[in-house]
Amino acid sequence: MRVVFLGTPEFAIPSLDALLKSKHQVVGIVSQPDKPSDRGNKVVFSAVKEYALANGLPLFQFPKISRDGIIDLKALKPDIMVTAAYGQILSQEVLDIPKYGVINIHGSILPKYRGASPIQAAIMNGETETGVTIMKTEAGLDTGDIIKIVKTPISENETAGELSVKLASLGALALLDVLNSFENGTVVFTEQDHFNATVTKKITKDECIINWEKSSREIKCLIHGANPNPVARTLLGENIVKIYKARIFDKSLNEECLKLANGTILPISSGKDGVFVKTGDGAIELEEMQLPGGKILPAKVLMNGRKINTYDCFKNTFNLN
RNA sequence: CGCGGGGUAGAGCAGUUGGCAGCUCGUUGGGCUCAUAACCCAAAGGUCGCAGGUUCGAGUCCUGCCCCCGCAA
Repeated sequence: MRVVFLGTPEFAIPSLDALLKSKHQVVGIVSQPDKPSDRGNKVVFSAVKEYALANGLPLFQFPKISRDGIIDLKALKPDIMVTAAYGQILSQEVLDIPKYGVINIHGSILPKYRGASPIQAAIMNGETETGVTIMKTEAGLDTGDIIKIVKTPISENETAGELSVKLASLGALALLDVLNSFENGTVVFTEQDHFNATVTKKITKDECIINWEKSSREIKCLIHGANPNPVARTLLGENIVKIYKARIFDKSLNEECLKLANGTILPISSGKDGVFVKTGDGAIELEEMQLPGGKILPAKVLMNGRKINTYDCFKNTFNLN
């Protein structure tokens, strides 16, 4: 089939890669326009653009696809278009261009977690299972009929970044399956259970501020769901500290520790790289963290330079400028 | 030319008005023995990011370059 692929970040790469290695013909790739980003406002190409350039593939970057892309897309005469975290809403006019319509790869088991941050939200909410859904792209937000779902467990200390990689490759396999079923005419569409749908908005930094009054489990899920973006954070003195990885401390605390305020770094050591912090229902071991201007480091290492010390106390709330 | 922090021992950091390069951790060797971050003693380990300049003398002051990081987008 003649396939047009629309995608932007890393999540889209396995699918694109799988398509190129399949019998299908990728006749065009569409990615978001270049935007000034990063330090010094340098222009950074999207992962998909990098991939397309590296492989000499035809690339389009429409400022607004529904306005600027119609002519080009029609000229490609696609049988089907595939979106994977593309980043723009497709108008009905665009959706009608390919013979078989447009399908989307979504990082959740729909109808749960429609919207922008399904993978992060699943981890933050403490889900033990998630998956990828291949579905028909409609004008509504992730409301289209389901074609295929592949499920996978979420392990105890998995981060959103790690899970995203896993889902991306599962999605790639599922995508090939689905394309084949389109060709064979065996494709089946199942309407979503709209009543039980949930929607996730883009995760904001404010939502990633750790509240140390909460349970260790809630905090752990927040930390891992927010990794690598936007990253859970807390305040120590004047410094915003980012927390990347953590583990629930499953033993009970001694009397001295119980008296300390939540958010306090406890006088406990496991012999590992973590530092222990009191939470609403026990303690959590912070494994990787980062201070402003610094690298991501094992938490305990920061004690060497006395950036953090035992009995320091993280604050629950603050203003992010 | 978006704003800002930083590069010093394997790691994390300190280094005041320019005057012998330090701390914590780790490593190695020795001692002690049950102390919930074990403790004591000793040793090894540095081209202070690179290049130039000022100076009797530069980690420190000046100029240029490289690299890392935070914010904002």
